[in-house]
Amino acid sequence: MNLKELSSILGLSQTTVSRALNGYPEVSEETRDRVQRAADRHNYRPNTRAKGLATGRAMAIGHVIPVSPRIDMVNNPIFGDFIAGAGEAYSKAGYDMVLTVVEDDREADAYRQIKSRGTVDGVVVHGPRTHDSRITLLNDLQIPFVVHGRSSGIDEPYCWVDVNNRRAFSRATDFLLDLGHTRIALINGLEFMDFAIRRRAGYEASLIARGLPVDPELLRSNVMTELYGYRDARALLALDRPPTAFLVASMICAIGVRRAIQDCGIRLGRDVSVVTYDDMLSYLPNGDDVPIFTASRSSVRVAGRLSGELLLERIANPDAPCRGELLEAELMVGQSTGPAPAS
Amino acid sequence: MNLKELSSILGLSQTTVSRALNGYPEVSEETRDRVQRAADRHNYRPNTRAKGLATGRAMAIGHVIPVSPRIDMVNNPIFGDFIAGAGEAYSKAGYDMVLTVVEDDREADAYRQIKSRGTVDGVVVHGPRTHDSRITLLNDLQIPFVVHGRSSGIDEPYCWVDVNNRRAFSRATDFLLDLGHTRIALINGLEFMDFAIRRRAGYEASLIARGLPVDPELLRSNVMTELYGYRDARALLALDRPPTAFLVASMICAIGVRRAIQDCGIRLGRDVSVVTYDDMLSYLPNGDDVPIFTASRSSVRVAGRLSGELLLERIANPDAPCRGELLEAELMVGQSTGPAPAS
DNA sequence: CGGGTATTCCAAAGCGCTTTAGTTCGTTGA
DNA sequence: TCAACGAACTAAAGCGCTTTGGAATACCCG
Repeated sequence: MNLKELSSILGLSQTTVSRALNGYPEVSEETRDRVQRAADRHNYRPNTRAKGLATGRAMAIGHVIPVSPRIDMVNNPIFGDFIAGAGEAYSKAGYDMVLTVVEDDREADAYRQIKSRGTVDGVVVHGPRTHDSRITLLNDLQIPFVVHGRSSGIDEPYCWVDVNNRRAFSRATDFLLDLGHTRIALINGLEFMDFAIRRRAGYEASLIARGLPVDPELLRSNVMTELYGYRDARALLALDRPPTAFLVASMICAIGVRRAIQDCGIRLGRDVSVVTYDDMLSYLPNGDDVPIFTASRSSVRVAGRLSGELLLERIANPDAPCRGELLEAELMVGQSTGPAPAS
Repeated sequence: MNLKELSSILGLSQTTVSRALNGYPEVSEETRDRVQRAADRHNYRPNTRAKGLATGRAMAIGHVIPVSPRIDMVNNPIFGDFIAGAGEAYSKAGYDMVLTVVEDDREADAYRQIKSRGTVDGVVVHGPRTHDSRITLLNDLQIPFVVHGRSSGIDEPYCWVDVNNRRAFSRATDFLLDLGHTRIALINGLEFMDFAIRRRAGYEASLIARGLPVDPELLRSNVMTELYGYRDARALLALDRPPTAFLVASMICAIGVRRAIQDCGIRLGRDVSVVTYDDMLSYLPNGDDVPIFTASRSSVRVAGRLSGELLLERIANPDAPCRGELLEAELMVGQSTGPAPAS
């Protein structure tokens, strides 16, 4: 069923039918009703491609997902929840979501293609690094975009949605310091990722504010898998002066840390404390009433929704100044922390 | 840069330029070269929508992701890896991937929309249940599709890619029985999901084959989160006659089971054995050389790639008979299993 | 009653591509 | 020498929609 057929059934021109369905005023309410009912009855929906061709808008948002051995965004456990949040925003506004999985060295080319092929009206940038070249590229290409996170070292304006990682980790560090811990390890994500840099900065700032040294021995940076959480924690616990507390980059990682602690025969929350970051993944809830881990938490799904909404707003209004949205993580005290053991 | 501009630069007709770029024989090799070079130089890429309109093909594959409080596919931790695999197949063939996040009671409508709006050439169906109505619907709508999994109780033919869940769980049960376990708990996924049914069938078949009863007390069925893994295991361990072994539906779930076991003060692999199912998620590797958990494993990423390839094949050749692809999981013995303790 | 003004509708152009149905021209065979 | 043919190219229709620039009708006012 297409517009031509529908309008001939109704005995109206395509113009009128199109206008009736798109809410233009040049058509009587009576006709509009009649058209609307006929459209429903015949299950008519305008062809996306034709509509896009005619309007110049794709009604779709792109997410370019770089994959590589080095860093694999789609493998990131937060991806599903972020997409769910963004998808919510899109479907409410009648937009589709287009994913492009691409080798990470061809990511720039993917954005150029997007521009020239016109498949989407805007893109969301995932996993920004410091000095992220994608931001400059997208600004040059004039593709509307929103970054999930920020990129230190980029001066030009851009829209973003981010968690206050620095403050979250500074707060968490303060919390552990207040419990009397002085040797606090940081099991961080890869430190070319912007969020990891900010987290480390927050951690260091809190230590320095109390006149404590930043011991490089206690800093680890790795992909955030269970396995690396385990390994890093094992290595840290084997030190001559092991840490009494851990600051961990993600729940998955923290699970590895927990395993390491148990393998060492010591007890979580008593012998050693752990504060983690919790993205509130739906399949990995941090306990129900009482959190298992003490954690800074902020819903990545909400971040996805906000990113989607911000991007749609930007597309509708490309000349408005760039906006950023800073979410605050909330510190939930759970069972994985306690006072520093007397040494 | 569009076809019209490019052809006027070249002093050729749009027809010739289009044919040159699409490899048609009615154009001399010399001209083809000239056109190709000009296209490269001017960074020309045909507009997807226009091409789609003209050819009737969207060059895109759809994934409809139902979300609801009840069951949330996108929340499923395997989603990211599956998508990565499928995306690989698509990008190799020049296809885009379109995700539609939709309330699960409007899923049927989403498929109808896909059909009438013509946004994609085919779809992948996620998380099939028994007697899944989507299969009939998609066959009726004549949308090419591939199911990730199967649906018991559906007679009509359809394409699918699935793991032999029944055999995987039967093998795992046999393995535990061989170790002398007789009280084996099954912590299963939700049993309206087809894969969960098959897993249970495999488990039951192995018990019955050795003349052992299926004790309903030992059967749990829930969403596969860490939390429910924990709860179910706690409840099972608190029974008068607790199980000596657990068969668990996923790594995430098994992590909860491990926590429960540790909370009870008993030791995994000695006092109690666990065999899990491992989708080989990239952020949750099951150890490196020695697996942490004994597990039936099969890569969901590979399943994604195969699903994508099968669907593209079907689109290219819609009249070929439907094919199914059955993957076998492999049993990796890790540290979480041992002989049944003498009782 | 004529002219201006809404109101409601329509014909046709145009979006950027593919593809059908030619056209042109040089070559070949009888 | 001329018809037939193939190679290489082109003009134009068409994909399904939106939107511009009218046209037709009804309405109001002086």
